[in-house]
Amino acid sequence: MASKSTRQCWLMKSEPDVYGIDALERDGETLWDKVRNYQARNFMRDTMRVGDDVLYYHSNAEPSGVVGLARVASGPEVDPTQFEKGEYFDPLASRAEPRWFGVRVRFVERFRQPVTLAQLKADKALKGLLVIQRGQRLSVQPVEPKHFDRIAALGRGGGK
DNA sequence: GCCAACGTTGGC
DNA sequence: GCCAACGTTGGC
Repeated sequence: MASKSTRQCWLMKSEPDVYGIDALERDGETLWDKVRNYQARNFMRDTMRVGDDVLYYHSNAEPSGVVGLARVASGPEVDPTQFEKGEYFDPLASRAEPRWFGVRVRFVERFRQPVTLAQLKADKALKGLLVIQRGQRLSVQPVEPKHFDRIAALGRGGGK
């Protein structure tokens, strides 16, 4: 377990057509719900802390890439969609024992230019970044602070 | 516990 | 639209 003073950074994926950074900017803050992957859930439920830095990543986009920054704005909250009829209903979840959790995510800034996946892959300073690894599908992933800072610099137009 | 079948993710 | 990679499910 990380100590309280350790800085934690993350990358969170969303499809722009589903909930892109425009939607987050408009809403200011949103509950990151509908995640149905245990590893991603565990990060949100067990590891994230309020104030953690988040890279906002557009997947299935043209181009895919990091489009801005956000921040973790709450501890874990029960994902209400697990109880609602529809795509995200989970018959094994109960109010007493919910299975799915999310955190609140707050908009911080939108990059002038997205930092594309191709750019991320080409950058030697980003070696080890999970999102550029083949087959990496996790929608919530940890990011090293130095990688976060590098990508933020690229997004703000510097760093080349 | 193994593993084949299936569904999903997401780049291309 | 294709398909590789991965997670989940379920038969045995």
